[in-house]
Amino acid sequence: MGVSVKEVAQRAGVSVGTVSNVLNRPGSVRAETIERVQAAIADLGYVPNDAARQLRAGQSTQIALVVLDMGNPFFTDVARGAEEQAALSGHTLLLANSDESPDREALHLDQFERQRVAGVLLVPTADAAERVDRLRERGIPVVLVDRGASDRSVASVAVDDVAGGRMAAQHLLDQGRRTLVFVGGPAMLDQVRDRLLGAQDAVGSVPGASLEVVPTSGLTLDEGVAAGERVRALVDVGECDAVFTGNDLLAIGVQQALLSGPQPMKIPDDVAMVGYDDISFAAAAVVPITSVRQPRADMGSTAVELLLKERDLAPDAPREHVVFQPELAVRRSSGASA
Amino acid sequence: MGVSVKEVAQRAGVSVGTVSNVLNRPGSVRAETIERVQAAIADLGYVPNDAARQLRAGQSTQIALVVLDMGNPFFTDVARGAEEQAALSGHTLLLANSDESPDREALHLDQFERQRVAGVLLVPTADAAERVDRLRERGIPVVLVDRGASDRSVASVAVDDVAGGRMAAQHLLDQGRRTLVFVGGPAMLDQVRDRLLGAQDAVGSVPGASLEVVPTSGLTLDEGVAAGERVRALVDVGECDAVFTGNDLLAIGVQQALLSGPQPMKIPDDVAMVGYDDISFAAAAVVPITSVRQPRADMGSTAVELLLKERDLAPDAPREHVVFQPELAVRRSSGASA
DNA sequence: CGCCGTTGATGAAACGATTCAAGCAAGACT
DNA sequence: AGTCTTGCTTGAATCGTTTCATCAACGGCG
Repeated sequence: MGVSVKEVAQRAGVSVGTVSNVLNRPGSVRAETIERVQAAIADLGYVPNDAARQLRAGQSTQIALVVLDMGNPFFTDVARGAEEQAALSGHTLLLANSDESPDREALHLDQFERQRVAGVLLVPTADAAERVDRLRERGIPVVLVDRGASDRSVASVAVDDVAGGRMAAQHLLDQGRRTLVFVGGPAMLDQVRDRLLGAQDAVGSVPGASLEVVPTSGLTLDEGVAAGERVRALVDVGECDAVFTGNDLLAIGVQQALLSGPQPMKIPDDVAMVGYDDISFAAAAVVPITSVRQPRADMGSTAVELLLKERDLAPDAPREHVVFQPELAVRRSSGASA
Repeated sequence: MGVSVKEVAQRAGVSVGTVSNVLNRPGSVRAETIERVQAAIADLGYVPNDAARQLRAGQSTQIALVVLDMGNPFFTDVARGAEEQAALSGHTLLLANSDESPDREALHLDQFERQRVAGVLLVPTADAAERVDRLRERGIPVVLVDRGASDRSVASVAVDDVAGGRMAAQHLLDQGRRTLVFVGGPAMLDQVRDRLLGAQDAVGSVPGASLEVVPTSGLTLDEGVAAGERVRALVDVGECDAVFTGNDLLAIGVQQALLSGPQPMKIPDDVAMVGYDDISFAAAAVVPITSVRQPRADMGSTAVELLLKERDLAPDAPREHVVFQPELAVRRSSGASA
């Protein structure tokens, strides 16, 4: 049904090998022949069949990226960075969404294994270690993104969340705040834990400062609104003058809860805020939110770079672990003098 | 390097044909043989090679979805619906992002053509008609999503945006508002045009009601904030008591502009608002935003259904065009009692 | 006993590209 | 003139799977 090299070759009066050469090694073909072949290709509307090419090559040119939540701007930005970097080396990005479900993650990884992808960038769910090992045994390189860097045998790209948490809390302390509240959860998430750890570290080194935790069951807008009500109560009784949230979605939710109702709070006067991720919604909030920024696109592109390096690395060679340092985007919500 | 059927066959003491039968037609293989083959597969860790399977089959089992903006929750929800539906028939969803660029779109479509995907769901950029025809000539079915339904020869899934616009404006008129403002743009977008058309229709049939347009150059948060300033000016001089925006990102931006500054407006008292898309951020805004809801996931799954039907349809047979009716999610911003 | 139908297994052909050893023609060199 | 290069081109082998015509074995039946 489809047009194949054979027909192109026939039409151009050359052999199939020559057609292939025109496509892949034009340097070794006479100019006049190239033209003739190109003409035949155009006439017949020939489109190479990737499956055949891939079968022969033993590997596809696709790089897979599995994220936890496609709706989160953080991941879409990582994907953007990865896609651009992949394109530079002629690779294509395959995007998949695990929705935080290990089952869906496994489904996708199996699929990628069958497809013989060139590599997998994985933002792993709770325990993906087993599956990762399997992929690597099969010769498919893996780079962990944003999480699970605890396994030193797998290359990874991450952000120093402890530093980020410390940075956020320190900033609030610098503004003279002393009764801090951390909003976030679930505690099993590495990110949440690390950010909280960093914040506790900063608070611990300032006498008289305290840090209370308002746990949430997820990093979503709705959870933020719910948590906001509890924060409001704490502020009312003088037990909170600053909030640090596990991510920006939570921060936006908290802010909306604080600004709503009959007695809206004053931000940052009554309570200062710092979020995490620096998504565009944070900057455009009613009171623009100070946030810890992660180099999202850089993470994506670096992950791809590591992946490509991985290919000519001995299986037991040490892996690279790139850790980016976050930075603080200061805005009105934290009450810092510009 | 990889384990192939041949090795599995050898290990199990059967022929390659039998291994294939175990995998694809277990009914025609003796139970004992199946067991033996399964054991060999497990022992060797055999994973089928999709490229080979695909080469033989002449077509992949992947369905591609090209969206305009991965960051927009609207599209990610469509993708989610499509993915689920695709999985039901053993297909896999391939997600691509054109970022509104015809070039990127073309790049992706070319790639899909080489991959011989089972079909393409396309949210087309300005003019993709040519490319769509090409794909269909090559035997790759296409379903247009959310746009471009004007070409009746291609199956499509869309929402009645005119009805949506009318619905939004009518709702504001029902609340007694008379000086409406439409915020949105660019006018070349079908969606924007249709929503405005519907609003004009509703306003036109109420004597004494007016509709002014505040154009924007995109449907983004930032554009919304900018437009919000202009809306504020109109409200101040009594030329606006209600706003209808082209989508929710704009609505959120407008609301933030109106609520910020030294003299925050009262919503809905000073000015009522209705948005479009009903993204989760709309419900969680400081003043929850009334919005026109589109059945996003349904659009995705229906698009896949149409695509699969497409395969056994004559090239010149009439195509299906599913048009969903939007509905209004009423919240505080529009000042409706309820 | 010979024939037949059924059940299960076989193995070669085909899918469409790439690769590579080998061939060929035309100059260049001795 | 004969030998070597150089520059193109060839065509068969190969990748891993599925398909399908063919075959072997076996039990039932006349």
